Amino acid sequence: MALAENADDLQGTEKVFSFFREQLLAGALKLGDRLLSERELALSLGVSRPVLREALRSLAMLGFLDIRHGKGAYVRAADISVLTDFFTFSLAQQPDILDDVMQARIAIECQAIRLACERAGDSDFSRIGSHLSRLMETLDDPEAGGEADFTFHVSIVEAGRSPALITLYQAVSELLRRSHVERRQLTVKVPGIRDYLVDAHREVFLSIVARDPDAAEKRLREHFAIGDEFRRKSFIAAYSKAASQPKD
Amino acid sequence: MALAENADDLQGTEKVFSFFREQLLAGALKLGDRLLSERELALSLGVSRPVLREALRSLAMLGFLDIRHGKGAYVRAADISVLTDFFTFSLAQQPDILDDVMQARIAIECQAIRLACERAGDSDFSRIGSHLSRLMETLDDPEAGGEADFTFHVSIVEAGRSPALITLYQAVSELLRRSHVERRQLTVKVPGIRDYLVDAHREVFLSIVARDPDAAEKRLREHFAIGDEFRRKSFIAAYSKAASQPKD
DNA sequence: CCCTTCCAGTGGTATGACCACTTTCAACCA
DNA sequence: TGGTTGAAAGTGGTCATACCACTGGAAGGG
Repeated sequence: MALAENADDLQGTEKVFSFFREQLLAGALKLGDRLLSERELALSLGVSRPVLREALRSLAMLGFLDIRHGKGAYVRAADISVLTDFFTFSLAQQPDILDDVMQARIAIECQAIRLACERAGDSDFSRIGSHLSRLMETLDDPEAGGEADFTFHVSIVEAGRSPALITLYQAVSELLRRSHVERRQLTVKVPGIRDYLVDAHREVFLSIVARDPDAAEKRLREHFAIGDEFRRKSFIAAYSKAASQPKD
Repeated sequence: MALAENADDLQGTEKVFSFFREQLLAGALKLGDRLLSERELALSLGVSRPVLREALRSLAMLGFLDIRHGKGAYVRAADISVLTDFFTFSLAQQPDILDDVMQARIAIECQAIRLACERAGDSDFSRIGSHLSRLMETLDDPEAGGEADFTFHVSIVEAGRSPALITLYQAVSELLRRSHVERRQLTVKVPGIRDYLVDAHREVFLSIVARDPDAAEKRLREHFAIGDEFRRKSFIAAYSKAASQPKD
């Protein structure tokens, strides 16, 4: 009979996916394990080899399999680089999602900084500190400055020592890195921006060192809010200038 | 000659991917556009249909294509829902990460509840409220109670109206749903738990209605912390009882 | 005019064959 | 005896062809 051939009444591709989900959750497949050959797997799952290959390819694209020609397919720890590819594509399609991704960034950082206040060690402090120094040295260079700003925030998230938060942060980081630089280019000419940047970041840093979660989160939120404010001001300035000097 | 057949000297699958990357970034393929049929595409790209299908499947899994049986493949705006698949597989690989995922949950909810205070409308209020009522009705049933607890928190996140946060929450929620029920089963017998659950959730709800972000986040964090506390107590109780009454 | 039926086009699956790469090991030569 | 070589087996990579299942519209009948 055509139905209930193996165990699932699922058809085709979905059968393969559910098989892997089960195997992984049950622990039958561990990291580094080698899968059966495509021919054996297709036979045992009751699907054709092309169908099986479509599923394996998809899993490989998500980063869960490492398929090597002539050797076989191996279970791999999913790596985040897929997600950065994904976000890059999606940004090309709808640039307006960046604002919303910012909400995710704020969420992650605010929780991570609380954890950092509890968990960070001296090595974390010195790492964050060095990025802060770097940030102060590059105030006049939008590109290097944006990069330093970005790595400063990354080091805070890392100091939280939560794999889940770090993973999520990395997933959106490719977008954030670019936006850091763009923002710097926008706001570099706003009066008082240099002093503000130094003070804001230093206060955030000091709150972590003081191991005061409430203060740290509060400072960080203020930092984000004021950053928004500066960006609005720079837009206003740009448009005002455009009105009096229509061409560049 | 075998090489330089079309334009790229790439072979097979990679040729298909690079083709789509170019088409998408160049704007030749817009949202909602219908792709050529698999047979035509395969012919025009100089690859076989199975190979083309592997690539299309992978793109569909990443959310960039919507393939419909009998109709064709359409270019789709990739939403962030791929993250759900990603995290499902991801955590299947390392089940011990579940405690850490809780940090992600806290991060998302605390930011979402702040947004909810600004953005939520009457419909959101009534939805959250109804889930709160449901929660109060199911205090004695660990399963239904855990489910109600879960949906209450979901409705808060939805009220924040941030697609990125909602998606991330969905991604980790499949794990959390199970843990909600398990926790209820653990803590259902702890003295005072019923009153606490009602009060804590009601206060969180009222803070949202009052549109007070700081209070709402504070209550929510307390809720999480006290939940931890209750769980610890129940463990202590269970082990103490086990010492005096070794069986069951 | 509406409903039914059929058909062409599409994705979904299956089969079998062949190619390219990797590893192994046995045969061969020094 | 020891080292080198190359043949064979097993793997993923690709291809061609055929057929099935679903969709939608056109042609036919009521």
